[in-house]
Amino acid sequence: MGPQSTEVETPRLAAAKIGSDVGLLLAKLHATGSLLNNKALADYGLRERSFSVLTLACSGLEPTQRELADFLSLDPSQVVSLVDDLEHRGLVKRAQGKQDRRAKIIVSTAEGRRIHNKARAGLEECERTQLAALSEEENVQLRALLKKALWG
Amino acid sequence: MGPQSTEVETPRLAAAKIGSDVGLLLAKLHATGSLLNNKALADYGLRERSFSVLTLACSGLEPTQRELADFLSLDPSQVVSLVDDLEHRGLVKRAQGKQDRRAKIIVSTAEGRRIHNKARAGLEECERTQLAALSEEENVQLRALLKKALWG
DNA sequence: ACGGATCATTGAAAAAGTCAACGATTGTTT
DNA sequence: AAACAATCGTTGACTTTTTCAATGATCCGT
Repeated sequence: MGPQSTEVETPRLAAAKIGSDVGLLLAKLHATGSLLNNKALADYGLRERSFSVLTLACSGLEPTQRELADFLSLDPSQVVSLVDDLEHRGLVKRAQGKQDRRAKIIVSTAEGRRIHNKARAGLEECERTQLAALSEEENVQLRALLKKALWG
Repeated sequence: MGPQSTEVETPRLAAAKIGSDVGLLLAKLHATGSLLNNKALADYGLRERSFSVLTLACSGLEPTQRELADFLSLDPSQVVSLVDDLEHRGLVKRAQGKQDRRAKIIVSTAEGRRIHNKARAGLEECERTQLAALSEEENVQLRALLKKALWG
């Protein structure tokens, strides 16, 4: 790692036409964002994905693992690993599906909710700094546009 | 990734508070977008990343591999592989850096520009359908917000 | 000219992603 | 009701991607 990398780079390549390619913009923002988010969540033993699973588990929606896989764009086997980890640490537990006994619904424990609250605060602070270049209104706009792009 | 369905799902989980988490929105849009983009680029033997490299090579900016790595958020060794592939196929070539002989600048060949033009058209069409839920104005807004978030 | 830093490159190790198969259960067809 | 195909979570194998340290060549500051 470089000694001090607090410098803000304004790469000359951003000028290229590709600087307007949505796919690249998403990839880049996602890449740098993930790095910072994972760093912020490391204090709580979480990463972006385990945090997402924990959040859904705390939501009261009682998601099944299949729903988690679909919603998070993950392979079902990846959800198994994530839930395994969270369960071993006592943050969530698997409960039998209600109308489908094959499915398992993921619910949070009290400890899970405790950790989640702390982690969420840290993550929000982190995202605020990531989007510091945007005004509050633009911040809201961005969220709205991303949501609309995803599910109309 | 998820199964092969291109169906539009409106998951009930989207209602959760996490549906407003910027990190997740970016991850999700990036995931589904990459899938479609790579599919669209496959006709030309390209993927998102090799297309990005090719685009920069065609830009006239004469980027070094280090600049490509920084701009694309990749490890330098990954750039080596990408350029190797494009070079073997005669789409780009490595030229000696002008003021720095350690660096190699990546420039496109005529064939590279030919392929790139075709691929770009296909990709733009693909991205248009991805963001079909957005109006033309919103589309422009989204690009602007992403760019501002990235480099002010 | 010397020493430390940076560039592209290599190769190895670790992590993540993909995929097919399985038992258990569900829904559907006959 | 019995047979059948489909779905859920899980496992394990396999491939791809990412990460990282080391290297020779070159640059920069002193």
